[in-house]
Amino acid sequence: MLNLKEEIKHIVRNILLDKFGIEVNPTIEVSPKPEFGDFSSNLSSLLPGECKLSFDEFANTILSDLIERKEIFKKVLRKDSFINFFLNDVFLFRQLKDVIKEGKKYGSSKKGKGIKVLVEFVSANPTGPLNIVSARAAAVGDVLVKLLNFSGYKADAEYYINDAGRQIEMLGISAEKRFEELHGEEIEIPEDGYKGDYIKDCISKFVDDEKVNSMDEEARIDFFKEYVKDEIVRQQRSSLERFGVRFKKWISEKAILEKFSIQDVVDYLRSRGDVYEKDGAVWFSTAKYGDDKDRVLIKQDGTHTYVVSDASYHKDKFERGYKHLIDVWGPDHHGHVMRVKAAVVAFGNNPQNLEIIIVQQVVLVSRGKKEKMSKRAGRFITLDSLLDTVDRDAVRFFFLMRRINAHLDFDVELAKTLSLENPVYYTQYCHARTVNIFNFAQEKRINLTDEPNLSLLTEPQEREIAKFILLFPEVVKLASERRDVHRIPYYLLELSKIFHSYYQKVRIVTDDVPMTLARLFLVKAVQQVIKNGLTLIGVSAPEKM
RNA sequence: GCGCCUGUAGCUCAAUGGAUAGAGCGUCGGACUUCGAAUCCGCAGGUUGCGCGUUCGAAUCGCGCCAGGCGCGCCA
Repeated sequence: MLNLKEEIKHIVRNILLDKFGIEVNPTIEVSPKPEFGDFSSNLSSLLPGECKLSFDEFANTILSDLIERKEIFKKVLRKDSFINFFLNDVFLFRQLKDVIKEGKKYGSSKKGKGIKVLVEFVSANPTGPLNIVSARAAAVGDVLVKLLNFSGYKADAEYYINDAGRQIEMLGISAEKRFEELHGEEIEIPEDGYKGDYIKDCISKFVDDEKVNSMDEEARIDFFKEYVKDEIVRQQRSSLERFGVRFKKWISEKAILEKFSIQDVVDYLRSRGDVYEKDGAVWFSTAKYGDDKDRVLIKQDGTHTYVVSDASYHKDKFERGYKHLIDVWGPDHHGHVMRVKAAVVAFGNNPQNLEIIIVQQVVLVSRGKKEKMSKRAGRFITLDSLLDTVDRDAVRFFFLMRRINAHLDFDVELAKTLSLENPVYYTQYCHARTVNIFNFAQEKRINLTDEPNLSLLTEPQEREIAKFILLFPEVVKLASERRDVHRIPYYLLELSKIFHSYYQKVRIVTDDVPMTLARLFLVKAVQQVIKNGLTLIGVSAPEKM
């Protein structure tokens, strides 16, 4: 039994099936208050429409059966339209042994049945350093992968490099301008060029390079766009690794375009009747798949649009055996959802297997004023500079605490205080504290045993902690199913809170050895769950702070 | 104008359609001769943007407003 709520649900469902021959999916929830027991269920949600019994008779029938389950329930009461379940203490504490036995697997499940999932995230254009918007996406994507794997899926992280198209061309031109500038010329970077200083730093080593200097301008642009792009990708990768985010694969748009010829893609779509020509361009009828208008595949000038690469890329993902795709995008791309789905359908895949998660934006706030970040203008906070001032664990925790679709105001001043006031330390301290307790116990020559007398744990807080520990699998389940990464940090903070409070009130290591052993066992379980939770969100669990 | 997201305590944010909407920070007041005070205990703080509806029950679902953000390119 690893998920209490699921277990109670199972019991209630079986009773309903036995007594009334009906299938229902009971809603079981954690009771909001102690007097309502540990869990509760609403009778109205159980009562089937066709049931002939009165509400009271129905309730009493269920209750009488539940009360029989004394090995699990201490009490089962009805209060208005709620059933309140009070768990048997012996049963409750005994579950802790399974927690310890499961160890770092506690909270995991096999729900995903090994289904292959691809999570693509960040995928920022290789035209500049990663900013804090990407940092948020990186934290979220990374944790989604971890959550899915913990839940029995086989999830991989992937980064798509947009290394084809006009933006790279502009990058080359911007670099060339900087090159001229380094030679003392007056320059002006084009309106849609990249103005950040990072480009200058990147190419400064070529100022006296004979080969580069002997090239004509066009050749130099070609050289720089490749060189700078590769250099930026390298920097992005190292920033992400510094942030603790690793990708299974960095896949290049150019490679995708080589694998699937543009002509083949267009021809295939044409054969389905999804392509037409208008105004000298080739169009894809995405509107008939739900897009608000059709999209251009091949422009008047004969070059392709990103719609072609996006279509090919998603086709490729499915062809590599992934059954479910998750794309993590910024809000500025939400308008692309339907066109990519259209492509997925056109290539014979189920659009439901493409899930697009929009991580809401990070708005820069400076002295109370909102400021739009712009990579072209060179106005943004980079991930690297953030990591220079704030501990990586604190950054991750900060971004993960928010609901994915909540907007986030990022105050420049906040970054400085983040390292001091971040709630992550509250949880990490809780972990360090448990470690310290074991160190102290060891000095007193008391070591954890497998079979402590857990019936000695009679403090209300001990019961509260045990129960909360047992909720962890359900929290993981919700976080992973609903892509609610923030549930993990919130859970950890709550567990830390009740543990800190308990620690303050109750002394763990005393001369009473049996009691000490029982309490150490509880502490061990707390430590394990905190560690598992922190690991899930990619935050360290320090033994000392 | 159309589409997506958001609106909850002074601030930053939680809340599986359920019971009296909760935390943290901040303010104020307390607690270390005992396992680490990066901790704990207490006080105060609300018409969940507004209205109507669905429901036994709405912060949550639907519709209409209001406010903010982001999109609406033969750029990505």
